[in-house]
Amino acid sequence: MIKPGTGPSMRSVALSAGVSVATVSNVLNGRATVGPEIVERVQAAVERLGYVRDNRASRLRSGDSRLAGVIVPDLTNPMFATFVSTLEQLARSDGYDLVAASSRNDPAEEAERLRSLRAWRPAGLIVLPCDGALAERLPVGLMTPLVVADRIPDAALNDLVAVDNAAAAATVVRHLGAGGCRDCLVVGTSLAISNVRERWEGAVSAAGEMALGLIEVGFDAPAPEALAERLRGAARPGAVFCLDHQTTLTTYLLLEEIGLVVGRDVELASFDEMEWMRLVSPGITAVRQPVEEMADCAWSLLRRRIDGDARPPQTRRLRCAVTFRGSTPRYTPSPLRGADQITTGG
Amino acid sequence: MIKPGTGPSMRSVALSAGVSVATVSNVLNGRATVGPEIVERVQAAVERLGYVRDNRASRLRSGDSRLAGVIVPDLTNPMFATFVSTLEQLARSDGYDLVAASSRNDPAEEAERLRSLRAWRPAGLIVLPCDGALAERLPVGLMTPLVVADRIPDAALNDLVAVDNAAAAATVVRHLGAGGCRDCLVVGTSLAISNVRERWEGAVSAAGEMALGLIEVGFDAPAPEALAERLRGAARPGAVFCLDHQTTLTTYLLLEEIGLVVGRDVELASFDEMEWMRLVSPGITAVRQPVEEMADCAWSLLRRRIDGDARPPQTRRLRCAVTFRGSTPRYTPSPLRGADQITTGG
DNA sequence: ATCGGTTAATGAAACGTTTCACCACCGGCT
DNA sequence: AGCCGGTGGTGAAACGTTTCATTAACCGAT
Repeated sequence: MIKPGTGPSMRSVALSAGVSVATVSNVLNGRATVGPEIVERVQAAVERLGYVRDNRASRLRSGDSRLAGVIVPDLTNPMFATFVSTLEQLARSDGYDLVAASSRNDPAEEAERLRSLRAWRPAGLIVLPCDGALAERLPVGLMTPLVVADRIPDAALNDLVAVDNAAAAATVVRHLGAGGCRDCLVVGTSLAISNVRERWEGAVSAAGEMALGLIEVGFDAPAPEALAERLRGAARPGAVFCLDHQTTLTTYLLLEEIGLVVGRDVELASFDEMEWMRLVSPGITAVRQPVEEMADCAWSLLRRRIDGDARPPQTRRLRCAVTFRGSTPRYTPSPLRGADQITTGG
Repeated sequence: MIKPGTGPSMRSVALSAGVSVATVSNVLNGRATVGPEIVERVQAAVERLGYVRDNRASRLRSGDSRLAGVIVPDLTNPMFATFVSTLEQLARSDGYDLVAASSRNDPAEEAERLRSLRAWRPAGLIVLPCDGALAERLPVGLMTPLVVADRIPDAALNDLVAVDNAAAAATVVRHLGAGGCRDCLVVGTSLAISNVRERWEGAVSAAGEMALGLIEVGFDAPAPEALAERLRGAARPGAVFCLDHQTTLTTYLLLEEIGLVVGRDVELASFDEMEWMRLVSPGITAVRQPVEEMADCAWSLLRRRIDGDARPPQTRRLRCAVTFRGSTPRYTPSPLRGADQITTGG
């Protein structure tokens, strides 16, 4: 068991350098009022003892926390991993430590993480909520600045960063329609997720003459029977538009199992691009979300709040890019792999 | 700016409940010496004020840290993301907070992260080093238990968890050989990475009659000319064995660009499996590393150290599984997609 | 020599907890 | 009545910092 009092403290350093504790503190914090010879003595002592300041005491005494927290629904999701990674880099370059937690898509866990993060008194929090009811789970008197990202809570009283879901979904559907598709099946996890809802609404808004169907497959189901039946039946849709990458994968495997050829028997488009979508052939038409930009935006909003900005909550919508590939062949000028055309949605 | 003294403290709770600070502490820590009626009063006050204990003070006073740190080379790598995610779950279920940091494959950043983590006085650290020289970067008198995972430092004086690289690589090469392959090109980032070195050595040990070539492509190069030349030339190898997923991707795209058909013109195998490898056709034969098991193992080793185990450092090698797919067709009993055969390497 | 003014260093209080020694009380025993 | 042990509660010290008021030293000007 590592004993509590283990390791060198400022006292040891002070003793070893023959100065007072206050002076050591001044040196460590780069205050100007210390003579150069003393600075050197202190630094030598620090080096010699391998001293590292104890943040618990430091941050406790000076209310300045220099710690930020982020909660994502799932760290394994490459999109969220990229978000956290980008955020960490930004935070560090501003001198903040970042502690990341995963809610595993469980509201209860999210609330728990929120609580345990708060115990460290972070200067700010960034939350990617796992459902719309985040507001209910927020501690009553949360004094910490909070930025909500990716998914929009039902009651929004905080800064918000999200992607322009509706516009991007509309772009996809419009192009499907322009190519002559008359019947598109939209597949999403659940309309309870704001992203899914907005994407669906965006699709509807751009449907025009096209008949749009919707299937909610939930979260953990491998390939729900409802979807399989719809694809196997005679009334098979001309296109399937999946509203997140997990759903796209499920659908892709299901199509293969049924024996339908993507891009020929049925068109396929995905919201949320993954690496494999450009590797399979034909490639899958997909909406790429600007994750790094989102992290960037979230961090700068948070920084502003930490620095005392008291303006009313802001909402930022970021534009997505759509990449058309062979899975929606009728609208692809060049059906060749690697010759992707990028269209900005919105 | 959020003021230091903001928010309710134990004092406020004590005041509000009409008891002493010590009693509040006792209630919060579930000590038995408090009467039921008082417990209720305190809990009511906590609820009413929305009080959350300040970990900085709490952990400072009681030397008990209940915080663990993990440093990975790259959070965006799904393997490391899974590692962190698994670890977080384990840590939390043991009552530990986990703070994760990424070294972005940069030794300097790794050292920096190590330092800033140490400032929080974690009870233990898990490091996936970005190169073999970790030992040089470790603080001199590091009192914190440390478990090194995935990559093996040159000088190993800590608990170690890694994958049985050599055995798995040997399994792959043996099967290539058994299928009649006479000439295999091995592609890796750099032999400076212990994993890559071990995999190469494993391949060599199982080569037998087979001629083995090696190309080191480095880390950020898209598709180095040396590799392209080797594949384009007349002396093109019968198989390419890539030692990590990034390299596999590079090679896969390069092969496609050159116009070689994987599984027919050239066989392809990968160490480190990614989702897309089972989605493309033909599927890519790949070694799957037991990431969750590795995290599990690392955590239990760390827990043991935290709890005072003083036995000499242990090394744990975990077995990988190899999945043969269409990219190495000659050894695949059933060349059909979805009919993967799993062989345990080692 | 004395005085103000600046500079360099320090002592001690405070941050919000935990912990330990201590106290007040009570009921049961001789 | 006096004593004893147990129960339930508290005051105050301590954890390792930061910070502020204070002191000590020195310099140039009177």
